[in-house]
Amino acid sequence: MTSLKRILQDNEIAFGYRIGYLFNHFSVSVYRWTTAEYRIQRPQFATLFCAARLGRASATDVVTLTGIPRNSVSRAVADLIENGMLKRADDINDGRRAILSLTPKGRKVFESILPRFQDRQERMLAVLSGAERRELDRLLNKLVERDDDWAQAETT
Amino acid sequence: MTSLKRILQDNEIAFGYRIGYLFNHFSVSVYRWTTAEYRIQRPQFATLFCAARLGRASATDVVTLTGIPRNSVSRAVADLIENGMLKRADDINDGRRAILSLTPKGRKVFESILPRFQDRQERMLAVLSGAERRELDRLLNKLVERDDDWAQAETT
DNA sequence: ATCAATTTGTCCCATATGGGATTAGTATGC
DNA sequence: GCATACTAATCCCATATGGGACAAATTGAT
Repeated sequence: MTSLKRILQDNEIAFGYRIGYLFNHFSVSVYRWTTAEYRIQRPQFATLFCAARLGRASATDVVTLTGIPRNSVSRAVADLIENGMLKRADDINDGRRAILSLTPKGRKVFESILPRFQDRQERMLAVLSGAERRELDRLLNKLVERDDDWAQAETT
Repeated sequence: MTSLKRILQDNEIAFGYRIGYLFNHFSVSVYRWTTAEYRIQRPQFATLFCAARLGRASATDVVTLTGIPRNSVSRAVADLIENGMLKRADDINDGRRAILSLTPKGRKVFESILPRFQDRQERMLAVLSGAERRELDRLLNKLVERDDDWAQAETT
């Protein structure tokens, strides 16, 4: 099987392929667990994550920060509110926006899920040295944190 | 908005987060196009891709090489065969396995889709120098091509 | 001030997805 | 040579997904 992977080592869309591979193998097992345990999947977790890190986020923030469709985020927000993990407040400056933040329960759930992701990430990165991780971190950051419109071009 | 991303620059699951971000922004727009044009989505494209690069692949190969669930691959195979893009042959050594390969039509479709992926990848990587790309290539390859059971641990 | 264009978020609905059971074929143990 | 465990692929079905249309609020142009 390793030999099969070797065939794909060098291909026209190696980056795209590897990112898909890593993403699937990284996330599938974790989301299987979060779903079974908390009925929380990627859109929900992404929302909790953004709300936790940003303090107050809008649905659109989550969309932009993750690439998950507006649709799914909207449903995730409704779902999390219904389950008492998220609360919504009106934005005084913009009546269209809803400001989202974690409830204590939401924070608790988020904090009990996070270690699973950290653990999985740690195992994924186990084959890299410290220097390699820092370099990968730098490169991926450069791809995400950029000024051109690469990511915007795709939004519906 | 850039400032929002900056908040997420350093977080507990930065790798997992960035991979998800890049994967979504890389693939969503391309698959939207392939779906509209050819009714081909990720499982289908992954199957075409593996068959094209491997020459002859089994469904399980596709699963292992991409991390896409068995289920979805099985459906994609049936779908592609029905649409005349893939052909299946029995494995003489193992009656359970089906050996998959592209039909001329499948190859044609694959080759007309591939440039879109290349183009999208090129744009994604545009912010990196040649040396940085090579380094990223090396690091991602190291994560995918490894001897431990990181990826296996997740399979159902 | 008015109206068109844009933005935020939601809803509907056809379709995709993945867990779990199932079938069929193969390998292993005794 | 037969039972038991495993593996490849498929099927069923409840649920998730995302496109497109939409309502409500805001912005911008004249």
